[in-house]
Amino acid sequence: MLRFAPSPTGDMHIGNLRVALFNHIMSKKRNEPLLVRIEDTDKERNIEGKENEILELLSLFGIEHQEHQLQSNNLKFHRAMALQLLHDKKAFNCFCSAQTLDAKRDAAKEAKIAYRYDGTCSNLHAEEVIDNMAPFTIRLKKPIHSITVHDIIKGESSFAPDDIDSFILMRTDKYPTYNFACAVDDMLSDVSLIIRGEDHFSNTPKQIAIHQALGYDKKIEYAHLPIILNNEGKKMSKRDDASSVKWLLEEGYLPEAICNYMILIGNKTPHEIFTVANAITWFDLATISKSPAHFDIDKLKFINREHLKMMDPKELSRYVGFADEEIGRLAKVFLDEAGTLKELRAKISTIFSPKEVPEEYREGFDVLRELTLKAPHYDDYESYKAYLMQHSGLKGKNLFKPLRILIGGSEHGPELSDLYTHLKNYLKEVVK
RNA sequence: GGCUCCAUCAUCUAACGGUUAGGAUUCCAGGUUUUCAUCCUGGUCACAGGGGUUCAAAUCCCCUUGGAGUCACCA
Repeated sequence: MLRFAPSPTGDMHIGNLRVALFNHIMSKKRNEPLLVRIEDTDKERNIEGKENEILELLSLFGIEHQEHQLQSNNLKFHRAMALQLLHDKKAFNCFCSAQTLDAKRDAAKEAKIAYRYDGTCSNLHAEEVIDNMAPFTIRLKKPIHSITVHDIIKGESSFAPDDIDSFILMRTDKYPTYNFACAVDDMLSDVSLIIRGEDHFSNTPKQIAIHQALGYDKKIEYAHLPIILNNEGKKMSKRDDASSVKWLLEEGYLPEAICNYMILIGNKTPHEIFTVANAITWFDLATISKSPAHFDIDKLKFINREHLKMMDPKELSRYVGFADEEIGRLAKVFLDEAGTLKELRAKISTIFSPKEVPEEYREGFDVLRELTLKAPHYDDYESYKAYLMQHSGLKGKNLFKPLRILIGGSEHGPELSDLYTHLKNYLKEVVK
């Protein structure tokens, strides 16, 4: 079982999408089911509707899952496991208040030393516990030995007990912390491979410590994906437009192209342009680079253009608001100067919109327009051109410039013959 | 600051001890084009620094420097 575990607290981030995509690919490669677990334990931060948004995006990107869970539904298991750990003396009740803890943390920071839980409540007598009516958290006793994480991408890393520390499992409100809920759920779902972002790397020894304390010794494989950096070399955040999957989609990047780029970046692939289905055949987690990768929108655009070129004309025409493959072909002609659906839509739209004509071409434009309105249907551009030349007396620049504006909407653009070929059935509409 | 990880062109990467350090994107120039772009051709640009090991180091080891992630009763 593999799992993708997003929290419904914000817009889908490009890094999340990448994690989901890699899980999907590995699930296919290993022929193991994929679980989508919505991590909704933070009731304050949950946003209504985000869960469905995530699910819709996954399906838009062709990421299939076989199982679905709401983490909050597993609360009874979290509580039972916490009780078990308490009973086994692997965990203890901690009565330290948040204020006390904060003060100690600040003091440590002031003294420039690493903050560690000082063990105040780790060896309380039973009477001290039962007599204490203050709210409490439950903490895991820090492990005795170091914990080594074996990561498919990063290799082996070892963490000392002090760095793992006696961390909190259950909050005063009786709800589990992220690490605890996650560790318990992964165990209960019999997860075999965890693929997630590198920002979870330092949580891994903690989750392993929980598994060890619970006596769970099934081997789980880990793969932590390097962070995606923005232009400044910092982790991509909400501030970066391109970090939002929704934004990329609105800008006119194709899901196929985004997937292609997500697999390409920070990786060695046999080809540069490919589909997810194709990637499943050669994809290998072990080839992924250990260092963070910079997001390069130019490269994405290049890839997007390549996917647009490969797209079925009929499908492309739907994307730009038509249902005629001839318009799809027309759009492909504009691919030379446009790289996204948004740009393509703008190009097509100017063709069908009222034209802005510079004064110097106004006269020629009007003449050509009138002639086109009265013209019989010509199947090829050469005949149409000959007709215009004969009846207008225009030639050279004085013919081509206004003509280009008339049927292309712009002084610059693709070959007029290409334009005409795909537009001839729409000519009267275009010039009206 | 502690912990963990990383280090080849501006960016993504190739090289797995012996190459004029290769490719792609970007950028620039020329050609093509009635036009801009595409396209074609060409060009600029990299082994972070210093020590070792070795006949031989981008590649192995160490140090320095630089970068990233993370250090919550968030996930």
